[in-house]
Amino acid sequence: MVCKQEQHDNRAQRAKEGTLALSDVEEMSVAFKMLSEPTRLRIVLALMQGELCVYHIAEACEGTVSAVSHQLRVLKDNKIVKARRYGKNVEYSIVDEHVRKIVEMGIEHLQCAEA
Amino acid sequence: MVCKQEQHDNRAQRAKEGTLALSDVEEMSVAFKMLSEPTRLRIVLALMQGELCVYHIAEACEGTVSAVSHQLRVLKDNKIVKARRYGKNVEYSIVDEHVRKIVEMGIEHLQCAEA
DNA sequence: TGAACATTTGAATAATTCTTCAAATATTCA
DNA sequence: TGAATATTTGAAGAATTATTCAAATGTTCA
Repeated sequence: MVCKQEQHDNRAQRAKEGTLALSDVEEMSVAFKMLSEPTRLRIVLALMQGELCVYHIAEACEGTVSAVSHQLRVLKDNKIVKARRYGKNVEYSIVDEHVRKIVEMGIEHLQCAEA
Repeated sequence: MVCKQEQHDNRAQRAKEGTLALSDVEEMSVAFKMLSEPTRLRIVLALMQGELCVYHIAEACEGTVSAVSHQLRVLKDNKIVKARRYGKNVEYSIVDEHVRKIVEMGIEHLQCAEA
């Protein structure tokens, strides 16, 4: 079957050609997936204030330490946060400035949608 | 239990206070969730070229019309895209400029991560 | 009206994943 | 070394969700 709707053929052509490699799309979707779970997003939002230990992250997120730790691992595996040990504590922080900007854009989107 | 790690208390306090309302976090996470599935992200990327009908979107995304239609519904329910009928076709387009910016930021993040 | 084109829908399966709870590991310090 | 603090880990259960296939709906035009 071929779509008879020719009006947007140039656009369709461009959409087709301008497509990113599938691997790029998948990598990009992973970054968004990291921010798509409320618990993880809250973690990232908390870390936008700066480095924090697990207990304080859990407190800010109103979650259990265990659940937060599990999600921190996911975030670390996907290069969204990094960890360093500091005595008994492990301090987490955001890796990438782009993540910060994406979140800020998300906040703007929110404020826009509310209005 | 109280964390004895006092060093970052101000930061922890700020992280706690500066927290968005849970409903805001959830709304924001939904926007990211829309972009966190490769099929949906490809749809949005295709629509960044402009309005397209379902068949052309499916073609650009290399997916079945049915799967794409299902995801277009999800995207529409969550106010990421809008639809209008044009003869036999239904034309979809991106609703919000912020979504466009978030995706652009994602592309930058990608290029940065590749380097 | 009927045939062809275009899109939507529902049900079912398959897969992913978040949370909880309990136990294990790591670190400091008396 | 042993107790206290801090974090990680694994297994299990519950819930969400993406895709496929078949069928239904909507639209145009001869």
